[in-house]
Parts: sequence; C-alpha cells; structure tokens
Amino acid sequence: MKIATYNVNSVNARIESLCDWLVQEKPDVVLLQEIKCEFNAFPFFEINAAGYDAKILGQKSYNGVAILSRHKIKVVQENLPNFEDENARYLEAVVQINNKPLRIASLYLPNGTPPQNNPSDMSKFEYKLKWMDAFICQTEKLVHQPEPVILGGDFNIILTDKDVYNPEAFRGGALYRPEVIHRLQTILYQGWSDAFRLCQIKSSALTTKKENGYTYWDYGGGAFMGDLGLRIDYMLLSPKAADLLEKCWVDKQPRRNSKPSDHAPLIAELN
DNA sequence: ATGACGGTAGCATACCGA
Repeated sequence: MKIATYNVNSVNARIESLCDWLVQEKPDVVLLQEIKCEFNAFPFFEINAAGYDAKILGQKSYNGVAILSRHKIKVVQENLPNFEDENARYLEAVVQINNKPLRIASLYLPNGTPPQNNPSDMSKFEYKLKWMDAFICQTEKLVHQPEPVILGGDFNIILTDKDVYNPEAFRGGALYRPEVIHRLQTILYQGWSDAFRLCQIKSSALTTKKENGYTYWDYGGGAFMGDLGLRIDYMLLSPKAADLLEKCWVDKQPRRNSKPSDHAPLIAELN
C-alpha cells in the first residue's frame, strides 16, 4: 500500500494537478495540509471522481488538513486532545486496507516565524512549542497502538544540517532552533521512525547516490531549479508500521508542473 | 539569496508562509 503526505497550499488552487496526480499515482491514502478552505468550499466532487473519499478539518484562508482514502475510513480525532487550538491542524483516522486497520494522522505543525511587521514578537513561536508539547502527549499514546500508525505532514522543522541547502541561513530561525529540534527528537526517541531516513538506512548498501529528500522549495529566485530546498515534511512510523516499510521517496514531478504548490508529496510504500 | 512568489480576502493591499 502507498501512503502520501502533501502540503498543497490551497486545495482549490491545486485541484486540477492534484486530481491528475491522484489518478496517475493511485496512493491508497493521502494526507493533505494547508487546504485553506472550510467544508462547504472543499472540492469533494472532483476528489470523489478521482476515486477518493475525503475527510476534512477545514479552515477559511489558512491551515486546514484532510485525509483522502480509496478505502473505508473513519475519523477518530479532530484537533489535538486537551489543547485549545483556534487553527485546524490535526486530523486522525483509521482506515481498513485489506481488512487490516491502519491509523493515520495528517498534521500541519505551526511555522512559528514572527510577523514581518514585528520581528521581536515571539508569540507564534511560543504557540509552536505549546502545540508540539500537546502533540508529544498524543504521540506517546499512539506509538504502541496494536495497529500500525503513520503520522504524516508538514512539520515545519529542519532536523539536521543535511535537511537544508544552507544551514547557516536558517540556524536560529523558527524552523531550525534547539527547542523544536529537541521536541521532534523526543518524539523519535519514543519509538517513531523518520520514514525517509529509515528507508535510506535500509537501502544504504544498494544506493550509490543519496537523495537529499527536500520537500519544500521557495517559489522565488529559482529555488527549485537550483535545488535550494528544505526537508520539512515527514512521515513518522510506529514500530509496527516501520516493520512494513519498503520504500519512501519525494515525488518531485508535481513541483515541476505549472502553478505548483511550494511543497512536493512524500510517498511511502508499505507491504 | 530573501522586496524578488503565491494564496486568500475582497477590491487595494495586508497577512501569511518557510
């Protein structure tokens, strides 16, 4: 089975290329972020026509997450438990694939960069840390579920110097500060695997060329052409899901299309 | 590299993103 996570930067702005991609790639489940619309503006008709059921936690203009599935799907959690959130950033569901349950979550972690007109305002970064603390409580509960669990989305976190084209330019910024790196490492130490890195470890003897795994490139300045990217979208696998991992890669094709999202989908193949 | 791009709301331009 094929699971993907994709920050589309507005599902309505991307609907044509998204449906083309769904029909071509046929992932079993797709985790979407930044759909930027409420329920009544979500393009259910087009998504259904492409062969997918859609569960969404919508929001006007900003944020918003969704889960698309070719299989029976049931939402089990909207927003993080025990956390008052004015934004739509977390949706958790259970899908039945070949009669076996798989738990998945689509998450859009806060960016945390101060507003341009007030660079000393750290409230967005403090919100990012509080959101992560609530997320850590949830990941602790989920890591040893009896069914495999996959947490996918836009984490807005650079983990290491290998995950960014210019580490010095980003070090100390909201995406690459010790507070967020340590929190993500805490989650990994609970027993989660970073699917892209795990796949590289598993296949290290066979591969000659190492992909950097960037999932985001700025729209401006020819960033994509120059591969000036960041690896900030992740799929975290519980031990039972990690056992099933066969492949994990970034599909850069949709980023080459006209009117692309600034992110590319990350795809995992599990057996 | 970061005014440089793109989406939304709503109709000019501010806010947001990473």
